[in-house]
Amino acid sequence: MSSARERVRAELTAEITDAARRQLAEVGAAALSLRAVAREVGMVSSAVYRYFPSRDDLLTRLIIDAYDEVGAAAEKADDPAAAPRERWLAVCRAVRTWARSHPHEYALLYGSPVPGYQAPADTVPAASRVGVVLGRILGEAAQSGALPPAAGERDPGLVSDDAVAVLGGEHPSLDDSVRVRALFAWSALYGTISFELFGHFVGSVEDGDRYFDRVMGELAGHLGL
Amino acid sequence: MSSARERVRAELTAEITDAARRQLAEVGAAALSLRAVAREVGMVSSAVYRYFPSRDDLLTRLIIDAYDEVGAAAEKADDPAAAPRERWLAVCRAVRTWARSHPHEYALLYGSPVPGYQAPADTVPAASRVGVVLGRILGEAAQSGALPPAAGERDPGLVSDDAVAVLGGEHPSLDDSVRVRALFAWSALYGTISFELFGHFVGSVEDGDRYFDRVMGELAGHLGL
DNA sequence: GTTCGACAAGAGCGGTGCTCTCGTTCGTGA
DNA sequence: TCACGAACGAGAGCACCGCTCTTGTCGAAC
Repeated sequence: MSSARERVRAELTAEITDAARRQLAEVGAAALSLRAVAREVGMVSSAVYRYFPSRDDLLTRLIIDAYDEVGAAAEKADDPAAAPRERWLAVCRAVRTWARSHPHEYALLYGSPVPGYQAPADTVPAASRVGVVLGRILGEAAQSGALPPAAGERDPGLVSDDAVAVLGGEHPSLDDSVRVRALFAWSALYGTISFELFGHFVGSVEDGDRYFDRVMGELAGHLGL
Repeated sequence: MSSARERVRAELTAEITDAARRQLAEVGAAALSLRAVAREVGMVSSAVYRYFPSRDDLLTRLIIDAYDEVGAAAEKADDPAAAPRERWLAVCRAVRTWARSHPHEYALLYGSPVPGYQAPADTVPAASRVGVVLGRILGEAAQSGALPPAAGERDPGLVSDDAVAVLGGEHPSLDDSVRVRALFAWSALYGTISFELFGHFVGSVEDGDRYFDRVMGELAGHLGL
């Protein structure tokens, strides 16, 4: 039972988040101004507080949306029928492509945490979608025997079972050395993308596309794919 | 010929940067307020503009200092007499230790770029000190034959000679596959540290120290050390 | 038909970066 | 020696920010 009032409220909330998303893409999270958002939707600033109790809550909404976007991009790029190595590379490329076309959103998710902001628990499911995709690829590869079970030293308990439940939900029996490598691969992927996006490769890497493919290929080899 | 005026100017400039550094460590770059810095040194805000033309210039000073700090920490941790693998691990640990004890400074250097801010060329030498240390270790290992010259496919020209001049100044003849791996190792190191500092490992990694050592050890192995 | 809650608007508070002006003070060249 | 100009600190002010409080209105439920 959605009254007319509830519908117009939902509509206005969407209008606000849309304007905020546009502003985030343009000027970045640090310069995102609730007042400017209000201006764009033709409201006075205090009226926005009827819909979002604070600027941080608006930011949380954008963060969850962004996590969902990059997660969906990763899921879409994964073709379960392909070979594990190709699946891995395709997902990495998809994440990088999304990051390059949404630099401010990427920075909001994976850059410096915003000062007073503490991520609420709501963000966790959205935030782990990329990890789930990567974990599924590794898990299925492991199950089909494509992954060497213990390439490094054993070190059980380093990576929590919770993380495994995320990184390879259906295959929770991932070897602990695979767990570590999976987590490392995840952070290495984001290290590579961040360095590129944040300008630390300027003057060093000539061809970003080729470098990324090369490095992710080596990383896949390191994983055993 | 330093007049009295120049001396007191230098003194006041140092006092301002010190106060700014303290505030950066406490509240982070985004919340660093020039007015608060002015209050701390007992000035009125407009007076600070005699010493720094803008907040961004003050930030630039802090960025360079922070790069120098982490660079010095890396240099201090490197014992040229040790084995390449141990040198590598020691430098990585030193960078992580610095990052963990200076989280806001680290975020300023390697997190999201601040919105309106464009890093001036002055920051480059300071920014590359860690890279120089890592490059020297790899270069010397390569020269002594400890590094397999071409573990991956050949891909010349991927990493610029400029970067090699930084990443291994005295040994500019680094094989191109070593170049790529060195640059990857650099960004992977920062990916690992960033994920830890920015909270992406929360709930996944039980023991941060052990995980870091394990991962950096694998990375060293990947490099051929 | 009345009452009550949701709502938009406005004023206002304390904060920000930055600019301009106004006296003062200090180093230096005549 | 002394006057001049540059450097300086202080203050007011501008436009912006997040956020709160009050006020008047309008719609929906009872």
